[in-house]
Amino acid sequence: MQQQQLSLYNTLSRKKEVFEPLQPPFVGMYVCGPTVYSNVHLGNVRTFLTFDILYRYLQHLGYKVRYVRNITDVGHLENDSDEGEDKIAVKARLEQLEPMEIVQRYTNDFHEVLSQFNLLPPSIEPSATGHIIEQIKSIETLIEKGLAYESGGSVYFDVLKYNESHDYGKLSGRIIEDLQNETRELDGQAEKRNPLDFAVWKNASPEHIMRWPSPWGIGFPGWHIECTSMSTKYLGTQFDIHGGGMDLKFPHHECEIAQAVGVNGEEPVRYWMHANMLTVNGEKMSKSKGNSFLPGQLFTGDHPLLQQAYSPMTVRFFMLQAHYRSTLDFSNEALIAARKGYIKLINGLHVLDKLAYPAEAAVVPEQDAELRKLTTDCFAGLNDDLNTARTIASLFNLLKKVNSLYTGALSLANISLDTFNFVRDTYQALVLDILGLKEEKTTNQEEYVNALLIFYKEAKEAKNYARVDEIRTTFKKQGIVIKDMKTGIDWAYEE
RNA sequence: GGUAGCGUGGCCGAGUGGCUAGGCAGAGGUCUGCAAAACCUCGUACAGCGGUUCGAAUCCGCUCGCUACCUCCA
Repeated sequence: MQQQQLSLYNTLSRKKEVFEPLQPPFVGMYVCGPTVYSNVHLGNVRTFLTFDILYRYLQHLGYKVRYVRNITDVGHLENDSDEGEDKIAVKARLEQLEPMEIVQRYTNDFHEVLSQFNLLPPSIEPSATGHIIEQIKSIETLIEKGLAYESGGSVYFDVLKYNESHDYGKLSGRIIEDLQNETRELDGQAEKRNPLDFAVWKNASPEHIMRWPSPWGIGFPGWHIECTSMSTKYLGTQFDIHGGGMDLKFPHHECEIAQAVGVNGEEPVRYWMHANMLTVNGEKMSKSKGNSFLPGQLFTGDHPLLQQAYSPMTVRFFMLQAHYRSTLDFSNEALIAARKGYIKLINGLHVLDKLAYPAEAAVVPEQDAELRKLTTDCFAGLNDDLNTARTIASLFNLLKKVNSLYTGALSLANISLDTFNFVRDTYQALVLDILGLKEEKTTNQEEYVNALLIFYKEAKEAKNYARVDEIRTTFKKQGIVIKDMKTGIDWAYEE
Protein backbone atom coordinates (compact mmCIF):
# COMPACT_ATOMS: atom_id res chain seq x y z
CA MET A 1 0.00 0.00 0.00
CA GLN A 2 1.32 3.37 -0.95
CA GLN A 3 1.52 6.23 1.47
CA GLN A 4 -1.64 8.31 1.52
CA GLN A 5 -2.07 11.64 3.21
CA LEU A 6 -5.57 12.15 4.45
CA SER A 7 -6.95 15.62 5.06
CA LEU A 8 -10.18 16.22 6.93
CA TYR A 9 -12.26 19.33 7.35
CA ASN A 10 -12.29 20.32 10.98
CA THR A 11 -15.37 22.24 12.03
CA LEU A 12 -13.42 23.71 14.91
CA SER A 13 -10.79 25.39 12.74
CA ARG A 14 -13.05 25.72 9.71
CA LYS A 15 -10.44 24.37 7.39
CA LYS A 16 -9.01 21.16 6.08
CA GLU A 17 -6.22 19.72 8.19
CA VAL A 18 -3.88 16.81 7.60
CA PHE A 19 -5.10 13.98 9.78
CA GLU A 20 -2.59 12.93 12.39
CA PRO A 21 -3.76 10.65 15.18
CA LEU A 22 -2.75 11.35 18.75
CA GLN A 23 -1.25 7.90 19.15
CA PRO A 24 -0.69 6.23 15.82
CA PRO A 25 -1.51 3.62 14.69
CA PHE A 26 -4.54 3.96 16.95
CA VAL A 27 -7.48 6.17 16.13
CA GLY A 28 -10.36 6.99 18.46
CA MET A 29 -13.57 7.99 16.78
CA TYR A 30 -16.89 8.87 18.39
CA VAL A 31 -20.10 9.39 16.47
CA CYS A 32 -23.37 10.53 17.99
CA GLY A 33 -25.84 7.74 17.42
CA PRO A 34 -29.60 7.87 17.27
CA THR A 35 -32.18 8.52 19.94
CA VAL A 36 -34.13 5.34 19.67
CA TYR A 37 -37.71 6.52 20.04
CA SER A 38 -38.72 5.92 16.42
CA ASN A 39 -37.52 4.42 13.14
CA VAL A 40 -34.41 5.82 11.53
CA HIS A 41 -35.18 7.66 8.34
CA LEU A 42 -33.07 8.14 5.26
CA GLY A 43 -31.62 11.42 6.44
CA ASN A 44 -30.23 9.75 9.54
CA VAL A 45 -28.64 7.09 7.40
CA ARG A 46 -26.61 9.64 5.48
CA THR A 47 -24.68 10.74 8.54
CA PHE A 48 -23.86 7.23 9.62
CA LEU A 49 -22.85 6.38 6.09
CA THR A 50 -20.38 9.26 6.08
CA PHE A 51 -18.63 7.92 9.12
CA ASP A 52 -18.84 4.39 7.84
CA ILE A 53 -16.71 5.53 4.90
CA LEU A 54 -14.28 7.22 7.26
CA TYR A 55 -14.08 4.11 9.43
CA ARG A 56 -13.47 1.90 6.41
CA TYR A 57 -10.90 4.20 4.89
CA LEU A 58 -8.95 4.65 8.10
CA GLN A 59 -8.78 0.89 8.41
CA HIS A 60 -7.69 0.60 4.81
CA LEU A 61 -4.89 3.02 5.59
CA GLY A 62 -3.75 0.64 8.30
CA TYR A 63 -5.01 2.43 11.38
CA LYS A 64 -6.38 0.52 14.32
CA VAL A 65 -9.65 2.29 14.83
CA ARG A 66 -11.85 2.19 17.88
CA TYR A 67 -15.19 3.37 16.61
CA VAL A 68 -17.68 4.25 19.32
CA ARG A 69 -21.24 5.07 18.36
CA ASN A 70 -23.74 5.43 21.15
CA ILE A 71 -27.38 4.61 21.47
CA THR A 72 -29.25 7.35 23.26
CA ASP A 73 -32.01 5.55 25.07
CA VAL A 74 -32.96 8.19 27.61
CA GLY A 75 -32.77 11.86 28.22
CA HIS A 76 -33.79 13.82 25.17
CA LEU A 77 -36.50 16.06 26.54
CA GLU A 78 -39.59 16.87 24.58
CA ASN A 79 -39.15 20.39 25.84
CA ASP A 80 -37.18 22.12 28.53
CA SER A 81 -40.02 22.82 30.89
CA ASP A 82 -40.54 21.35 34.33
CA GLU A 83 -42.91 18.80 32.90
CA GLY A 84 -40.50 17.91 30.17
CA GLU A 85 -40.49 14.24 29.41
CA ASP A 86 -38.03 12.37 27.36
CA LYS A 87 -39.19 11.09 24.02
CA ILE A 88 -38.80 7.47 24.87
CA ALA A 89 -40.98 7.77 27.94
CA VAL A 90 -43.64 9.56 25.94
CA LYS A 91 -43.61 6.90 23.27
CA ALA A 92 -43.69 4.14 25.86
CA ARG A 93 -46.78 5.58 27.44
CA LEU A 94 -48.50 6.07 24.10
CA GLU A 95 -47.90 2.48 23.10
CA GLN A 96 -48.33 1.11 26.62
CA LEU A 97 -44.95 -0.52 26.64
CA GLU A 98 -41.95 -0.54 28.90
CA PRO A 99 -39.51 2.18 27.87
CA MET A 100 -36.96 -0.52 27.30
CA GLU A 101 -39.30 -2.24 24.87
CA ILE A 102 -39.38 0.96 22.86
CA VAL A 103 -35.63 1.20 23.05
CA GLN A 104 -35.15 -2.39 21.96
CA ARG A 105 -37.60 -2.16 19.12
CA TYR A 106 -35.99 0.88 17.54
CA THR A 107 -32.48 -0.26 18.28
CA ASN A 108 -33.25 -3.43 16.36
CA ASP A 109 -34.70 -1.38 13.54
CA PHE A 110 -31.61 0.83 13.52
CA HIS A 111 -29.26 -2.14 13.29
CA GLU A 112 -31.29 -3.82 10.62
CA VAL A 113 -31.47 -0.73 8.44
CA LEU A 114 -27.78 0.07 8.72
CA SER A 115 -26.96 -3.50 7.90
CA GLN A 116 -29.16 -3.32 4.79
CA PHE A 117 -27.13 -0.34 3.67
CA ASN A 118 -24.00 -2.38 4.37
CA LEU A 119 -22.69 -0.22 7.19
CA LEU A 120 -20.14 -1.85 9.44
CA PRO A 121 -21.02 -2.11 13.11
CA PRO A 122 -18.97 0.08 15.44
CA SER A 123 -16.37 -1.31 17.83
CA ILE A 124 -18.41 -0.29 20.85
CA GLU A 125 -22.04 0.74 20.95
CA PRO A 126 -22.68 2.00 24.46
CA SER A 127 -26.10 3.04 25.67
CA ALA A 128 -26.90 6.02 27.85
CA THR A 129 -28.88 3.99 30.38
CA GLY A 130 -25.95 1.64 30.78
CA HIS A 131 -23.77 4.54 31.91
CA ILE A 132 -25.85 6.33 34.52
CA ILE A 133 -23.11 5.91 37.10
CA GLU A 134 -20.51 7.47 34.84
CA GLN A 135 -22.83 10.35 34.07
CA ILE A 136 -23.55 11.01 37.73
CA LYS A 137 -19.83 11.02 38.35
CA SER A 138 -19.27 13.54 35.58
CA ILE A 139 -21.98 15.75 37.05
CA GLU A 140 -20.45 15.53 40.51
CA THR A 141 -17.14 16.67 39.11
CA LEU A 142 -18.80 19.60 37.38
CA ILE A 143 -20.45 20.64 40.66
CA GLU A 144 -17.15 20.30 42.53
CA LYS A 145 -15.50 22.57 40.01
CA GLY A 146 -18.25 25.11 40.33
CA LEU A 147 -19.39 24.66 36.74
CA ALA A 148 -22.77 23.15 37.59
CA TYR A 149 -25.29 23.78 40.32
CA GLU A 150 -28.23 21.93 41.82
CA SER A 151 -31.63 23.56 41.71
CA GLY A 152 -34.93 21.95 42.58
CA GLY A 153 -33.60 18.42 42.23
CA SER A 154 -32.08 19.17 38.82
CA VAL A 155 -28.53 20.09 37.98
CA TYR A 156 -27.63 22.74 35.41
CA PHE A 157 -24.43 23.56 33.65
CA ASP A 158 -23.38 27.14 34.39
CA VAL A 159 -22.62 28.45 30.93
CA LEU A 160 -21.64 31.97 31.97
CA LYS A 161 -19.27 30.66 34.61
CA TYR A 162 -17.68 28.37 32.08
CA ASN A 163 -17.43 31.17 29.57
CA GLU A 164 -15.40 33.28 31.98
CA SER A 165 -12.39 31.10 31.31
CA HIS A 166 -13.40 29.32 28.10
CA ASP A 167 -15.09 30.07 24.84
CA TYR A 168 -18.63 28.70 24.78
CA GLY A 169 -19.77 28.81 21.18
CA LYS A 170 -16.47 28.40 19.41
CA LEU A 171 -17.50 25.28 17.53
CA SER A 172 -20.70 26.68 16.08
CA GLY A 173 -19.60 30.29 15.86
CA ARG A 174 -22.09 31.48 18.44
CA ILE A 175 -21.47 34.62 20.42
CA ILE A 176 -22.68 34.34 23.95
CA GLU A 177 -24.19 37.83 24.07
CA ASP A 178 -26.27 37.05 21.00
CA LEU A 179 -27.41 33.81 22.50
CA GLN A 180 -28.56 35.58 25.62
CA ASN A 181 -30.52 38.13 23.62
CA GLU A 182 -32.14 35.49 21.49
CA THR A 183 -33.23 33.10 24.17
CA ARG A 184 -36.82 32.19 23.78
CA GLU A 185 -39.48 32.17 26.40
CA LEU A 186 -39.55 28.73 27.89
CA ASP A 187 -41.08 27.32 30.99
CA GLY A 188 -38.89 26.05 33.75
CA GLN A 189 -36.33 28.76 33.31
CA ALA A 190 -36.88 29.87 36.88
CA GLU A 191 -34.64 27.10 38.18
CA LYS A 192 -31.74 28.27 36.04
CA ARG A 193 -29.39 31.06 36.89
CA ASN A 194 -29.28 31.93 33.24
CA PRO A 195 -31.48 30.89 30.33
CA LEU A 196 -28.44 29.55 28.49
CA ASP A 197 -27.72 27.00 31.18
CA PHE A 198 -28.57 23.47 30.17
CA ALA A 199 -29.63 20.49 32.25
CA VAL A 200 -27.14 17.78 33.04
CA TRP A 201 -29.52 16.05 35.44
CA LYS A 202 -33.25 16.41 35.51
CA ASN A 203 -35.57 15.88 38.42
CA ALA A 204 -38.19 13.23 37.62
CA SER A 205 -41.80 13.98 38.34
CA PRO A 206 -43.72 11.13 40.04
CA GLU A 207 -45.30 9.93 36.81
CA HIS A 208 -42.02 9.98 34.92
CA ILE A 209 -41.18 6.38 34.15
CA MET A 210 -37.47 6.52 33.36
CA ARG A 211 -35.82 7.31 36.68
CA TRP A 212 -32.69 6.65 38.66
CA PRO A 213 -31.54 7.62 42.13
CA SER A 214 -28.86 10.25 42.35
CA PRO A 215 -27.29 12.58 44.93
CA TRP A 216 -29.93 15.13 43.86
CA GLY A 217 -32.91 12.84 44.14
CA ILE A 218 -34.77 10.66 41.67
CA GLY A 219 -34.18 11.79 38.13
CA PHE A 220 -32.62 11.14 34.78
CA PRO A 221 -29.58 12.46 32.91
CA GLY A 222 -29.59 15.52 30.72
CA TRP A 223 -29.37 15.38 26.97
CA HIS A 224 -25.69 16.01 26.35
CA ILE A 225 -23.93 14.42 29.26
CA GLU A 226 -24.15 10.84 28.00
CA CYS A 227 -21.88 11.52 25.08
CA THR A 228 -19.31 13.21 27.26
CA SER A 229 -19.26 10.40 29.79
CA MET A 230 -19.18 7.58 27.28
CA SER A 231 -16.64 9.10 24.93
CA THR A 232 -14.35 9.76 27.88
CA LYS A 233 -14.82 6.26 29.21
CA TYR A 234 -13.99 4.45 25.99
CA LEU A 235 -11.70 6.87 24.17
CA GLY A 236 -10.07 8.86 26.93
CA THR A 237 -10.09 12.51 27.87
CA GLN A 238 -8.78 13.40 24.45
CA PHE A 239 -9.44 11.54 21.25
CA ASP A 240 -9.08 11.99 17.53
CA ILE A 241 -12.41 12.34 15.76
CA HIS A 242 -15.90 13.25 16.83
CA GLY A 243 -18.65 13.16 14.26
CA GLY A 244 -22.34 13.74 13.90
CA GLY A 245 -24.97 15.48 11.85
CA MET A 246 -24.72 19.17 11.13
CA ASP A 247 -27.80 19.77 13.23
CA LEU A 248 -26.00 18.55 16.33
CA LYS A 249 -23.32 21.22 16.11
CA PHE A 250 -25.35 23.48 18.32
CA PRO A 251 -26.24 23.00 21.03
CA HIS A 252 -25.32 19.34 21.46
CA HIS A 253 -21.66 19.35 20.49
CA GLU A 254 -21.04 22.77 21.95
CA CYS A 255 -22.36 21.45 25.25
CA GLU A 256 -20.23 18.35 24.94
CA ILE A 257 -17.10 20.43 24.63
CA ALA A 258 -18.08 22.54 27.64
CA GLN A 259 -18.83 19.46 29.73
CA ALA A 260 -15.70 17.60 28.74
CA VAL A 261 -13.47 20.58 29.33
CA GLY A 262 -15.26 21.12 32.62
CA VAL A 263 -14.89 17.52 33.78
CA ASN A 264 -11.50 16.58 32.36
CA GLY A 265 -9.81 19.93 32.03
CA GLU A 266 -8.76 19.43 28.43
CA GLU A 267 -10.09 19.79 24.93
CA PRO A 268 -11.77 16.48 24.18
CA VAL A 269 -11.59 16.30 20.41
CA ARG A 270 -8.94 16.95 17.78
CA TYR A 271 -11.12 16.79 14.67
CA TRP A 272 -14.81 17.68 14.73
CA MET A 273 -16.66 16.50 11.64
CA HIS A 274 -20.21 17.23 10.58
CA ALA A 275 -22.23 15.62 7.84
CA ASN A 276 -24.70 17.78 5.98
CA MET A 277 -28.40 17.23 5.64
CA LEU A 278 -30.34 15.20 3.15
CA THR A 279 -33.01 17.42 1.68
CA VAL A 280 -36.23 16.84 -0.21
CA ASN A 281 -37.22 19.61 -2.60
CA GLY A 282 -34.58 21.73 -0.97
CA GLU A 283 -35.82 21.24 2.57
CA LYS A 284 -34.23 19.22 5.31
CA MET A 285 -35.67 15.76 5.61
CA SER A 286 -37.22 15.46 9.02
CA LYS A 287 -40.12 13.80 10.69
CA SER A 288 -41.77 17.03 11.69
CA LYS A 289 -41.89 18.19 8.07
CA GLY A 290 -43.47 14.96 6.95
CA ASN A 291 -41.01 14.59 4.10
CA SER A 292 -38.97 11.75 5.51
CA PHE A 293 -38.86 8.27 4.09
CA LEU A 294 -38.31 5.16 6.07
CA PRO A 295 -35.83 2.87 4.39
CA GLY A 296 -38.51 0.21 4.15
CA GLN A 297 -40.71 2.56 2.14
CA LEU A 298 -37.80 3.27 -0.13
CA PHE A 299 -37.17 -0.40 -0.82
CA THR A 300 -40.81 -0.97 -1.73
CA GLY A 301 -41.48 2.41 -3.30
CA ASP A 302 -44.44 2.80 -0.98
CA HIS A 303 -44.50 6.56 -0.37
CA PRO A 304 -46.26 9.39 -2.22
CA LEU A 305 -42.95 11.03 -3.09
CA LEU A 306 -41.46 7.84 -4.51
CA GLN A 307 -42.08 6.93 -8.12
CA GLN A 308 -40.59 3.48 -7.72
CA ALA A 309 -38.62 1.24 -5.39
CA TYR A 310 -34.90 1.79 -4.90
CA SER A 311 -32.46 -0.77 -3.59
CA PRO A 312 -30.13 -0.13 -0.64
CA MET A 313 -27.02 -0.06 -2.79
CA THR A 314 -28.61 2.36 -5.24
CA VAL A 315 -29.22 4.70 -2.35
CA ARG A 316 -25.76 4.16 -0.92
CA PHE A 317 -24.22 5.00 -4.27
CA PHE A 318 -26.50 8.01 -4.64
CA MET A 319 -25.34 9.40 -1.33
CA LEU A 320 -21.69 8.76 -2.08
CA GLN A 321 -21.94 10.70 -5.33
CA ALA A 322 -22.20 13.87 -3.27
CA HIS A 323 -19.65 15.22 -0.83
CA TYR A 324 -20.66 14.70 2.77
CA ARG A 325 -20.45 18.40 3.64
CA SER A 326 -22.87 19.43 0.91
CA THR A 327 -26.58 19.15 1.24
CA LEU A 328 -27.88 16.42 -0.98
CA ASP A 329 -31.26 16.77 -2.56
CA PHE A 330 -33.38 13.72 -2.99
CA SER A 331 -35.22 13.20 -6.25
CA ASN A 332 -36.52 10.25 -8.19
CA GLU A 333 -34.55 11.28 -11.27
CA ALA A 334 -31.32 11.35 -9.31
CA LEU A 335 -32.00 7.94 -7.79
CA ILE A 336 -32.76 6.41 -11.17
CA ALA A 337 -29.52 7.83 -12.53
CA ALA A 338 -27.67 6.54 -9.48
CA ARG A 339 -28.97 3.05 -10.02
CA LYS A 340 -27.47 2.92 -13.50
CA GLY A 341 -24.19 4.29 -12.30
CA TYR A 342 -24.05 1.79 -9.48
CA ILE A 343 -24.65 -1.11 -11.82
CA LYS A 344 -21.97 0.14 -14.16
CA LEU A 345 -19.48 0.13 -11.31
CA ILE A 346 -20.48 -3.37 -10.23
CA ASN A 347 -20.24 -4.66 -13.78
CA GLY A 348 -16.67 -3.41 -13.70
CA LEU A 349 -15.94 -5.90 -10.91
CA HIS A 350 -17.06 -8.75 -13.14
CA VAL A 351 -15.00 -7.50 -16.04
CA LEU A 352 -11.92 -7.41 -13.85
CA ASP A 353 -12.62 -10.92 -12.62
CA LYS A 354 -12.78 -12.22 -16.16
CA LEU A 355 -9.70 -10.45 -17.44
CA ALA A 356 -6.85 -12.92 -17.68
CA TYR A 357 -3.31 -11.70 -18.09
CA PRO A 358 -1.76 -13.07 -21.28
CA ALA A 359 1.28 -15.32 -21.36
CA GLU A 360 3.22 -12.98 -23.61
CA ALA A 361 3.52 -9.37 -22.60
CA ALA A 362 4.60 -6.47 -24.77
CA VAL A 363 4.45 -3.58 -22.36
CA VAL A 364 3.94 -0.12 -23.78
CA PRO A 365 5.33 2.23 -21.13
CA GLU A 366 2.96 5.10 -21.96
CA GLN A 367 -0.13 2.93 -21.64
CA ASP A 368 1.18 1.31 -18.53
CA ALA A 369 1.89 4.66 -16.92
CA GLU A 370 -1.49 6.06 -17.91
CA LEU A 371 -3.37 3.19 -16.34
CA ARG A 372 -1.27 3.43 -13.23
CA LYS A 373 -1.99 7.13 -12.93
CA LEU A 374 -5.73 6.67 -13.38
CA THR A 375 -5.63 4.13 -10.59
CA THR A 376 -3.63 6.28 -8.23
CA ASP A 377 -5.97 9.20 -8.95
CA CYS A 378 -8.81 7.31 -7.33
CA PHE A 379 -7.35 8.03 -3.90
CA ALA A 380 -7.01 11.77 -4.45
CA GLY A 381 -10.68 12.39 -3.74
CA LEU A 382 -10.79 10.28 -0.60
CA ASN A 383 -7.68 11.92 0.75
CA ASP A 384 -9.21 15.32 0.19
CA ASP A 385 -11.71 15.32 3.01
CA LEU A 386 -13.39 12.09 2.05
CA ASN A 387 -14.58 13.33 -1.32
CA THR A 388 -16.30 10.18 -2.46
CA ALA A 389 -17.84 12.01 -5.42
CA ARG A 390 -14.38 12.57 -6.85
CA THR A 391 -13.34 9.03 -6.10
CA ILE A 392 -16.33 7.68 -7.97
CA ALA A 393 -15.58 9.95 -10.92
CA SER A 394 -12.00 8.62 -10.94
CA LEU A 395 -13.26 5.07 -10.81
CA PHE A 396 -15.41 5.68 -13.87
CA ASN A 397 -12.42 7.08 -15.71
CA LEU A 398 -10.46 3.99 -14.80
CA LEU A 399 -13.35 1.75 -15.70
CA LYS A 400 -13.39 3.05 -19.27
CA LYS A 401 -9.90 1.69 -19.75
CA VAL A 402 -10.76 -1.56 -18.04
CA ASN A 403 -13.75 -2.03 -20.32
CA SER A 404 -11.57 -1.27 -23.32
CA LEU A 405 -9.14 -3.95 -22.20
CA TYR A 406 -12.01 -6.35 -21.95
CA THR A 407 -13.54 -5.63 -25.35
CA GLY A 408 -10.15 -5.65 -26.99
CA ALA A 409 -9.92 -1.95 -27.87
CA LEU A 410 -6.83 -1.97 -25.69
CA SER A 411 -4.50 -4.89 -25.22
CA LEU A 412 -3.75 -6.27 -21.80
CA ALA A 413 -0.37 -7.40 -23.11
CA ASN A 414 0.60 -3.75 -23.32
CA ILE A 415 0.21 -3.41 -19.57
CA SER A 416 2.61 -4.89 -17.08
CA LEU A 417 1.37 -7.63 -14.81
CA ASP A 418 2.28 -5.48 -11.86
CA THR A 419 0.10 -2.63 -13.07
CA PHE A 420 -2.72 -4.96 -13.94
CA ASN A 421 -2.73 -6.39 -10.43
CA PHE A 422 -2.57 -2.89 -9.00
CA VAL A 423 -5.57 -1.80 -11.06
CA ARG A 424 -7.62 -4.83 -10.12
CA ASP A 425 -6.77 -4.78 -6.43
CA THR A 426 -7.38 -1.06 -6.14
CA TYR A 427 -10.68 -1.14 -7.96
CA GLN A 428 -11.93 -3.98 -5.83
CA ALA A 429 -10.72 -2.44 -2.60
CA LEU A 430 -12.30 0.91 -3.38
CA VAL A 431 -15.64 -0.36 -4.54
CA LEU A 432 -16.12 -3.17 -2.05
CA ASP A 433 -14.11 -2.33 1.04
CA ILE A 434 -13.98 1.45 1.15
CA LEU A 435 -17.12 2.63 -0.60
CA GLY A 436 -18.77 -0.45 0.86
CA LEU A 437 -20.81 -1.23 -2.23
CA LYS A 438 -21.79 -4.82 -2.76
CA GLU A 439 -23.45 -6.71 -5.50
CA GLU A 440 -27.17 -7.02 -5.22
CA LYS A 441 -28.35 -10.17 -6.86
CA THR A 442 -31.14 -8.95 -9.03
CA THR A 443 -31.45 -12.19 -10.89
CA ASN A 444 -34.55 -14.24 -10.36
CA GLN A 445 -33.35 -17.77 -9.85
CA GLU A 446 -36.60 -19.32 -10.85
CA GLU A 447 -36.60 -17.68 -14.25
CA TYR A 448 -33.09 -18.90 -14.90
CA VAL A 449 -33.97 -22.39 -13.89
CA ASN A 450 -37.00 -22.39 -16.13
CA ALA A 451 -34.97 -21.06 -19.06
CA LEU A 452 -32.40 -23.80 -18.60
CA LEU A 453 -35.13 -26.41 -18.32
CA ILE A 454 -36.19 -25.56 -21.85
CA PHE A 455 -32.75 -26.60 -23.07
CA TYR A 456 -32.97 -29.71 -20.93
CA LYS A 457 -36.27 -30.66 -22.50
CA GLU A 458 -34.93 -30.05 -25.99
CA ALA A 459 -31.84 -32.13 -25.29
CA LYS A 460 -33.95 -35.01 -24.01
CA GLU A 461 -36.21 -34.92 -27.02
CA ALA A 462 -33.15 -34.95 -29.27
CA LYS A 463 -31.77 -37.82 -27.18
CA ASN A 464 -28.60 -35.81 -26.67
CA TYR A 465 -27.84 -37.51 -23.36
CA ALA A 466 -24.40 -36.01 -22.99
CA ARG A 467 -26.03 -32.58 -22.94
CA VAL A 468 -28.74 -33.85 -20.59
CA ASP A 469 -26.17 -35.07 -18.11
CA GLU A 470 -24.28 -31.84 -18.41
CA ILE A 471 -27.34 -29.81 -17.51
CA ARG A 472 -28.16 -32.13 -14.63
CA THR A 473 -24.66 -31.72 -13.27
CA THR A 474 -24.93 -27.95 -13.50
CA PHE A 475 -28.17 -27.98 -11.59
CA LYS A 476 -26.79 -30.31 -8.98
CA LYS A 477 -23.95 -27.93 -8.28
CA GLN A 478 -26.57 -25.34 -7.43
CA GLY A 479 -28.37 -27.76 -5.13
CA ILE A 480 -31.18 -28.37 -7.56
CA VAL A 481 -32.43 -31.66 -8.96
CA ILE A 482 -34.51 -32.11 -12.06
CA LYS A 483 -37.67 -34.09 -11.76
CA ASP A 484 -38.64 -36.07 -14.84
CA MET A 485 -42.24 -36.96 -14.49
CA LYS A 486 -44.86 -38.37 -16.77
CA THR A 487 -46.68 -35.08 -16.55
CA GLY A 488 -43.68 -32.99 -17.42
CA ILE A 489 -40.42 -31.60 -16.14
CA ASP A 490 -39.93 -29.66 -12.94
CA TRP A 491 -37.20 -28.96 -10.46
CA ALA A 492 -36.77 -29.20 -6.70
CA TYR A 493 -34.13 -28.38 -4.14
CA GLU A 494 -31.86 -31.32 -3.54
CA GLU A 495 -32.53 -32.87 -0.16
C1' G B 1 -32.38 39.38 14.33
C1' G B 2 -27.61 36.29 15.21
C1' U B 3 -24.50 32.21 13.21
C1' A B 4 -23.05 28.91 9.20
C1' G B 5 -23.61 27.89 4.27
C1' C B 6 -25.59 27.42 -0.73
C1' G B 7 -27.00 29.20 -5.96
C1' U B 8 -22.67 25.10 -11.73
C1' G B 9 -24.97 22.82 -18.64
C1' G B 10 -31.91 19.04 -19.51
C1' C B 11 -31.37 16.43 -14.25
C1' C B 12 -28.00 15.08 -10.16
C1' G B 13 -23.36 16.59 -8.63
C1' A B 14 -17.48 17.55 -8.11
C1' G B 15 -14.32 21.61 -8.64
C1' U B 16 -12.02 27.33 -5.16
C1' G B 17 -7.24 31.70 -9.75
C1' G B 18 -5.00 29.32 -15.85
C1' C B 19 -4.89 22.47 -16.73
C1' U B 20 -11.23 16.96 -19.33
C1' A B 21 -14.77 16.10 -13.03
C1' G B 22 -18.14 12.15 -13.22
C1' G B 23 -23.07 9.83 -13.62
C1' C B 24 -27.95 10.05 -15.96
C1' A B 25 -30.65 11.89 -20.17
C1' G B 26 -29.86 13.65 -25.47
C1' A B 27 -27.13 13.75 -30.53
C1' G B 28 -23.57 11.44 -33.85
C1' G B 29 -20.15 7.41 -34.62
C1' U B 30 -17.30 2.39 -34.01
C1' C B 31 -18.53 -2.68 -33.21
C1' U B 32 -22.71 -6.10 -34.30
C1' G B 33 -26.97 -10.65 -38.56
C1' C B 34 -30.27 -7.34 -35.43
C1' A B 35 -30.07 -5.55 -30.72
C1' A B 36 -27.77 -4.81 -26.13
C1' A B 37 -23.29 -3.89 -23.63
C1' A B 38 -18.74 -1.48 -24.29
C1' C B 39 -15.80 2.35 -26.48
C1' C B 40 -15.09 7.31 -29.17
C1' U B 41 -16.98 12.35 -30.21
C1' C B 42 -20.40 16.47 -28.94
C1' G B 43 -23.25 20.51 -25.77
C1' U B 44 -19.01 25.06 -24.68
C1' A B 45 -22.50 25.56 -17.65
C1' C B 46 -20.98 28.39 -13.46
C1' A B 47 -27.68 33.56 -9.97
C1' G B 48 -26.99 39.13 -11.34
C1' C B 49 -23.93 43.57 -11.28
C1' G B 50 -19.28 45.77 -10.28
C1' G B 51 -14.08 45.26 -8.77
C1' U B 52 -8.89 42.89 -8.15
C1' U B 53 -5.74 40.20 -11.81
C1' C B 54 -2.13 39.08 -17.72
C1' G B 55 -6.15 35.60 -16.51
C1' A B 56 -12.02 34.18 -12.06
C1' A B 57 -17.11 29.47 -11.77
C1' U B 58 -12.94 29.98 -8.23
C1' C B 59 -10.68 36.18 -4.63
C1' C B 60 -13.34 41.07 -2.91
C1' G B 61 -17.93 44.15 -2.66
C1' C B 62 -23.04 44.82 -3.49
C1' U B 63 -27.90 42.87 -5.12
C1' C B 64 -31.36 38.88 -5.67
C1' G B 65 -32.92 33.94 -4.39
C1' C B 66 -32.55 29.56 -1.17
C1' U B 67 -31.29 26.45 3.16
C1' A B 68 -29.74 24.93 8.01
C1' C B 69 -28.95 25.99 13.25
C1' C B 70 -30.41 29.36 17.26
C1' U B 71 -36.43 24.35 20.61
C1' C B 72 -35.84 17.81 19.95
C1' C B 73 -33.85 16.27 15.26
C1' A B 74 -28.33 12.79 11.69
